[in-house]
Amino acid sequence: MTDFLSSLNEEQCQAVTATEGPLLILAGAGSGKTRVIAHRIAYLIAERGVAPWHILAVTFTNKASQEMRSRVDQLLKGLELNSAPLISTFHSLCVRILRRDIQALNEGYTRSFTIYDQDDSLRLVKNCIKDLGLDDKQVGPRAAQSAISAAKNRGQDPDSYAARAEHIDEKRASIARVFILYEERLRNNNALDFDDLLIKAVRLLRDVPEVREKYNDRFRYILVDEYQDTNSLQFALVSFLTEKQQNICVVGDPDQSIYKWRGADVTNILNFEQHFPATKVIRLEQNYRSTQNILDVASAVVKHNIERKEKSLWTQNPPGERIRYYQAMDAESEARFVAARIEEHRAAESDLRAAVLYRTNAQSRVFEEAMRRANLAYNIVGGFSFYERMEVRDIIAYLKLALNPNDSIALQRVINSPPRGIGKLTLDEIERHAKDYGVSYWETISLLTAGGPQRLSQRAIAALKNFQSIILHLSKLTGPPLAPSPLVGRVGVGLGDADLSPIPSPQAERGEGTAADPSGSPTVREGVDINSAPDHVTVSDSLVSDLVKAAILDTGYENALKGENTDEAEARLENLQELVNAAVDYDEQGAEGLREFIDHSALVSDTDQYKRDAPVTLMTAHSAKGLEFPLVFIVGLEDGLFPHSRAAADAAELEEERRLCYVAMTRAERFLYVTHAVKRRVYGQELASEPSQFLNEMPLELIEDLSRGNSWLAFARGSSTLKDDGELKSHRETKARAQYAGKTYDSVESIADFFRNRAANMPGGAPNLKSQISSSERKTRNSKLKTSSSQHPTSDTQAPSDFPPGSYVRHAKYGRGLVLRREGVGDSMKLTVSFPGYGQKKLVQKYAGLELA
DNA sequence: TAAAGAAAGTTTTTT
DNA sequence: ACTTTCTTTA
Repeated sequence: MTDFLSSLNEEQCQAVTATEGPLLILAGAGSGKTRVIAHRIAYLIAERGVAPWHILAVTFTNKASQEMRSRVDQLLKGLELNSAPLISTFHSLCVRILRRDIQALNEGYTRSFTIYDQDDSLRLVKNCIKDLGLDDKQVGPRAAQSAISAAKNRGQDPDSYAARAEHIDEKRASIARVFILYEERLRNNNALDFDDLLIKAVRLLRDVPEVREKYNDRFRYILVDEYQDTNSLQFALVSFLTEKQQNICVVGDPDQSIYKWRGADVTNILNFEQHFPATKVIRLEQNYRSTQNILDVASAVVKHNIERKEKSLWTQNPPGERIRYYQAMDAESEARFVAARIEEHRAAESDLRAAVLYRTNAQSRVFEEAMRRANLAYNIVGGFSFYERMEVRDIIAYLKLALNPNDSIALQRVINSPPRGIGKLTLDEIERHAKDYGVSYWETISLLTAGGPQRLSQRAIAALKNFQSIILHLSKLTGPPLAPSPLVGRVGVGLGDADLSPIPSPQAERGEGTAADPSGSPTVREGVDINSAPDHVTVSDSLVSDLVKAAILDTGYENALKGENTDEAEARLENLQELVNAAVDYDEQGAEGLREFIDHSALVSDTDQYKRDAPVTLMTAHSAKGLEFPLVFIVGLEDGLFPHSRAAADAAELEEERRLCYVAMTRAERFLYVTHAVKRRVYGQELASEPSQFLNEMPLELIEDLSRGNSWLAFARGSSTLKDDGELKSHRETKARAQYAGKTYDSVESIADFFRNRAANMPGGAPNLKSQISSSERKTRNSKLKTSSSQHPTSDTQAPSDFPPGSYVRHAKYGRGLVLRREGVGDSMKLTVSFPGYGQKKLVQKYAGLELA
């Protein structure tokens, strides 16, 4: 009955059937990795008789776990099962574990902890900076937050960070102080940030043998997707979970490691065999996704990485079309080109799915507009997610408050939204008292309204009482009793029997809804553990949707919006309606309760809500990992954008950018377009931009040029065939071109042309690597550019010691380069020069020893 | 206190 | 360019 294996190739088969012991699957792009994991899970259940709930599959994104879940359901269709495998992200797995067992950690946390997402955590950091009396210009909340997060991920606690920080500089010492206060407040608020979810779960497994034992017994087969992107905490988590059984299967591709900046450690996959001695290694090297040409171009690019294990990815697919290239005038015309092309493709094949991949979210806007204008239904991934909308977060904050009024972060968020007469003065007064008494804002408010010593107006008192009654009303609905003060909570409750009950899988929790699921997913009838709610973790009888409605109506939120009578308010109301809909869906799935709904809203990211069959999907290259599309556009392939300028300084980071480019290209099944613009607006300023070095690393013969007029590509082709033009010498040899790490020659030429047409020198402006074009000069450039690319300057002779932008200079080490901009005067005059092969350099003219060339 | 106007920071990628 | 945050004014 099961021909799970018949559709798999030899290696895939091995990967599915090698069920016992550690297994490392090195799976190249498009080699059927997800299929293998799904089949493996199904095989374990159907062929090896493993109880589904002994299986754990971990992914990074909810999107990936949804995908996995639906594939597994598909394979197991028709089987009568009484549990389901747990397919979860790292973060929600940790939430699950912690919601059950965090009290065993004895750190004062209770099972009703709240999760602070990025935004909450940033607020808290801001508060800490303010309360420490630090100058937030010097410390910078964002920088502090990311420093703290990085430290936490390195496994440092505030003390060890502080110990190190004391001796470095004042700024770090300040951050250390913020860190200490931040951690203290998290604890006092019974709150965990994203990092804590992993940290506490790891600590729990490490320090409490009974808990570790329990989960080892529960999860007998563990699978980890995208293993190349795990960080040290995730590695620790997996190691502890599989300590006993060692049935650990990880899947990954070092070439697709793109999250080093977030602490991912590619040595986790490279050294897997050392960590798990009996490891079996299987390589999946046949690509089923892309055409030969696409694969060739992508491979050619990633081959430029030095730090890389060579591997052979091959395909039996036909060569397909060449990949297509377009040089646009600016971002708008780039977007217009993409939209027009998508229309053409879809005219020929109406159900062709397209993806537009960019490096930064900021680029999405123009594409969004172009799609709208072209009447193409598009789907945007990233940017502001639904749950990040102000009004949605406000309502969630009300609900959080209802569950735990001591959550001061949530309280601050909504105490005066909608406006109810609680202004800055009143808030300051609350803050002052809260600090004096060392209690939460909520408790402070109770003291103040009960007539404690204060200097608030009657009006303010009345406003506070009003707010109080709103929250009390809401918490009555969400279910009694109010949360105990975190620190007085039931610390040290042992592991009761309830804790040993299995963790319900997502399906089990959504429940019995699955039984009625028309898609026929496996029937799940696992005791949704009733006895797991000694706390008020999941107490309420009310429907989540009713609670959400109450939070919108009874707080006056809806009325305030209705009163505004603006389009914006209208849109917000619609979003709130969406939130109610989401809650209704949730209720229908038989979900567990408000707490989980709120957790979900914190952990779900926008990346997860992409609709698989949208005609056009707009997203970052990062978000595209794991997806595939027949038609793919990689846009903004410009130096400083992709690769991003922040990565340019560091060779390792540049290689990560290149892998990112590889990931983006290998999303394409049949058609791949690469585009760049000659100029684009950044921070509201027009900047000239040069083609990405990654374009230069693609085999030119596999590229078709669709640009109008003279493009960089036309020039690059020309330059590789021209024989004896001295100016082009360095570009004659293909090899030299292939290893070319810096600017492209001809675009520099075109910029030279532009500069030569300038009357005056650039005034020193923002320190940007790119050259600046003022709007008055833009027209000159536009009209010039058409003719400029193929011309060869013989640069105007200048006074020997003067190097105006547009002139060529020779440098002892870097050779010949083009002066892009000049700033400063006299001895401090600095030049930004573009050297082929070395990129852009900033030189102090006096010391650089330049000569005109 | 709230609304309107001015200044400053923002954009790398995300659970 | 755009959004957030601070400052001014009614």
